Amino acid sequence: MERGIAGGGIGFLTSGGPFFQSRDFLSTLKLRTGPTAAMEPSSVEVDFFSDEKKKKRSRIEPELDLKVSGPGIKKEDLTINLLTTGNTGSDQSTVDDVASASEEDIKGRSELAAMQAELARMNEENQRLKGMLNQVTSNYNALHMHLISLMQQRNSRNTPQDVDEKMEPKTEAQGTAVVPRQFLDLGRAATDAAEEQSNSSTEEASPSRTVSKEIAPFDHEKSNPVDSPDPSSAQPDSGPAKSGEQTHDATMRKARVSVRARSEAPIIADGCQWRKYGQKMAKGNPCPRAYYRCTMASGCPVRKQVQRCAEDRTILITTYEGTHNHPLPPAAMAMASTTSAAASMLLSGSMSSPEGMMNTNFLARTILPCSSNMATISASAPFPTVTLDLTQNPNPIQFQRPPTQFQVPVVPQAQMFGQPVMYNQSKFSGLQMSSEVDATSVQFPHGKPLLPVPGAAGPIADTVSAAAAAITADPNFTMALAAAISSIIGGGANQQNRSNAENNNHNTSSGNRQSQ
DNA sequence: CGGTTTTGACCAGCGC
DNA sequence: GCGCTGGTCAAAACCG
Repeated sequence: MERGIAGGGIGFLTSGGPFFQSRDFLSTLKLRTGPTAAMEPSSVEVDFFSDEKKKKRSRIEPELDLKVSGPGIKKEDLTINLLTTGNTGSDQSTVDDVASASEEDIKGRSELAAMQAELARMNEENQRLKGMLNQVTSNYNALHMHLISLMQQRNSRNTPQDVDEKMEPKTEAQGTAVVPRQFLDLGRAATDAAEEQSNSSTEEASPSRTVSKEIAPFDHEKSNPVDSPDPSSAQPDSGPAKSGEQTHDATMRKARVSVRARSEAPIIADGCQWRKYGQKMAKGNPCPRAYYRCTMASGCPVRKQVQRCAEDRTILITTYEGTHNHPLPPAAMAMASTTSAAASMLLSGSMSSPEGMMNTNFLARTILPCSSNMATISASAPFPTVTLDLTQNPNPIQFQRPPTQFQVPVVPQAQMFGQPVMYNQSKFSGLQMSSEVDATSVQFPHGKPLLPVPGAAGPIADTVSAAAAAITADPNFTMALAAAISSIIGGGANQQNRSNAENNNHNTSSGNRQSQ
């Protein structure tokens, strides 16, 4: 995991299967959990930055613990032992030697027994953790299968008799799938969106959209009239009643993720290629707003707006919208996952009501109760927006917000993992101390360099380094990690489904919008 | 020459 | 209906 932390974040959110990642993580957890450490997360020491360190620990630590704190074994014993064995020049009788040797042997055996006991205990602990992981895995799989079966069920439910036949089980399934979804789909919105979109290409009229759209806000925009100049291609067979509902939903769920960061550069480099397609003077801001669209693939629906803050022009506000429909480089995937995760958190609750917003608020606080106030969710129309404020310290004084917004702590690791690049001069405010750090290596509080980052040269490395530093600069990092697990659980499917989406979006998106 | 940026025009939504 | 604003388009200019 030298990629580690960079990796830690990027990998969690964007690459690999979720359970592979989480197993990795949990095994790390176990390895770093001392024999006396309780299992509560707050006391678990986590180091997923370095495999090397982890391996060392796994090899050495139990030994140390056994010798020092193992039952029946004391340091004095060891000392006596050493002195005894070292007394080879003594002129004691052979009987004494034999007695000494047997005493040593006894002690050695007791030590061995203690070590074995400790080993057994750790194995037991390991098994327990495996069990927990398996349970989580199976729960997730069950829910995922529920969701898929629900979607398939609804896809095939075009005839009324099907509705009657399946209504009851469907409702039952919803009860199990929809409710927990709020806690599981963190980071999966884009995934499910992609999945949904691929399905929707053949089942636009399916009522399932009302359900799946709750989890899949982003990619629907691609097929929405908003982004598609040709509504007929976007909504080929939508009925009148449905179109009204969809328009409402599209408006309510056109989520955006806004990133505030200090940067002297005109834009933040997030690993993607962007093409500027417009610039406007926005009301109330002397600085123009620039419009960019992703050009890494033709037909990619992702856009971003870049504007300097009117109050503080060193602050660059970048607003992302949409989900990429093509493979991304790691740094770009980081941002994509970040925005997806943030947006999915934003949208994981029902966004059509204040209660929904409060649910989101609750969710955020539940996941990360002690996170810093770096994110806000704007309930103001027209689009729900998550604002990730990277201009503040980890525990900042609350940034001033319009009264229409209320503060919600959101998964900071997601922000940080994905946060790119303050190009050159820029940096995270919480990390400004890291500006003098070598771009390819960031020193963490425990003094361990956690990079180099793949492709470390250049702004991406800066980004990841800064992000990584930001992560560890947060005293609540461990708690953030807990939130990361949530992302992991959904993130792998994200990856998997994203690739599905890539295949499907090449069909849908390219038709939706004629790239200029 | 192909891709990107610039910039004025155009369009849609919204409030009055 | 009108004006304002945000967002997009597209031709021209620019750049490597």
